[in-house]
Amino acid sequence: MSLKHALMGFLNYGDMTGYDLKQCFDQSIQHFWNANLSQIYPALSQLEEDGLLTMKVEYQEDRPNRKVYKITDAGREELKRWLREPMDLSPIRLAFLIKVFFGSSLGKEEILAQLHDNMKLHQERLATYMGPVKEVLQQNIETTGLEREGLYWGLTLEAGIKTERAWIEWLEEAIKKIEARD
Amino acid sequence: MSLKHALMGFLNYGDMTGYDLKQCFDQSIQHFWNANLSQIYPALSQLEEDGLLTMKVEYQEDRPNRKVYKITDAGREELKRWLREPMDLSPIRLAFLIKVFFGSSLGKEEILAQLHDNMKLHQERLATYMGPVKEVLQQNIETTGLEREGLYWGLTLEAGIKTERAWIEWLEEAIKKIEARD
DNA sequence: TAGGTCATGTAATAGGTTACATGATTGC
DNA sequence: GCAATCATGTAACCTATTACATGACCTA
Repeated sequence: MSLKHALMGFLNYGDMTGYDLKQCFDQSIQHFWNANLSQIYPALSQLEEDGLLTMKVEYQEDRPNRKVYKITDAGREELKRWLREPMDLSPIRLAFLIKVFFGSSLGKEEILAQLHDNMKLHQERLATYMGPVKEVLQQNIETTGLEREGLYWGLTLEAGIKTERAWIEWLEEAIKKIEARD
Repeated sequence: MSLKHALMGFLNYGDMTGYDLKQCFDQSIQHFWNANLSQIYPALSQLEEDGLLTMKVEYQEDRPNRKVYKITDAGREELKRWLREPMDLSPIRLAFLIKVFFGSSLGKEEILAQLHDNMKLHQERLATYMGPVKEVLQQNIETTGLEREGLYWGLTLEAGIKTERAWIEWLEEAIKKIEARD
């Protein structure tokens, strides 16, 4: 499961709680992966059972106790094994393209409205990638001093930017074609 | 559920069995959506229960009986309602980018190997889109004579081609950056 | 004779989302 | 007074994948 390896990846940077890890997800990889706390907590328990993590409870008075997880040598080995392992392409499942495929069931203007809506969403996403997401990334590099790591973090953001631009280009062309031919 | 609406979309072209629909999926939309027979059959039963489809059994002697489904007026209405309905962007979940993000846990050459592997897969996928997938699409337009529909079918393929090209470009740039900076 | 096509399904498993549950502190 | 932050989880539900089950006919 990729989720477990992502958790180990972050714990390889330092010890953390499930709550902290959720914030890592939201800050660093939300542009290509998301996870809920209700998924993270059981995943951490299982990783501990499997000996890939250890856990220590930090007692707190005015706040709930923290369960701080640490990656083990076995965990580091498993992470590396997974990173090296060959991998298939992720299956594609784009409900929006179902709408486009059956677009002819609707009138021209109605389909164009859908494409314009979708364009707006992609433009907004692109804007957050090039704005706040990029800024948070660069701040993370500065505060942690992890420059080598930062190269790879940046590559994932560039992938997001490149694919968003491709979607916007496709939408522009699709709108023109429909206006001309339908 | 998108699956149900895709099934209704195809049944809007003509009456079919679950088995036929699976072939429609594989022939026409496999570049952005996939479905198993074990998903299709229960989905069809439910759509029938909901009054969006009707079913007639065609008895056959030497082959298993066929359950032929037909879309109802209510089904057509529901399809159009869904097509018009505003829609969020699909969540992105790219396990490969988790590997890139934590790439620094590996040596430079090992990450480069992953990127080259991934490049090969994307190039192969692009080749099938521009070759057999495009040919099947054009043949479908010719044999059915559905030219207006064909415009929209083609747009979905162009989306696939555009995004595959974006991935390949990104991989080329990523490989260069890693070779230069890591 | 082994695998592919036609044709239907069920059951088990995995992965993810949403809702529910608790409870103190801090800021608007 | 109300929402957000910190911090943990469980349970129900939805969707998709994989394995299992049947069975005849046709082709290599």
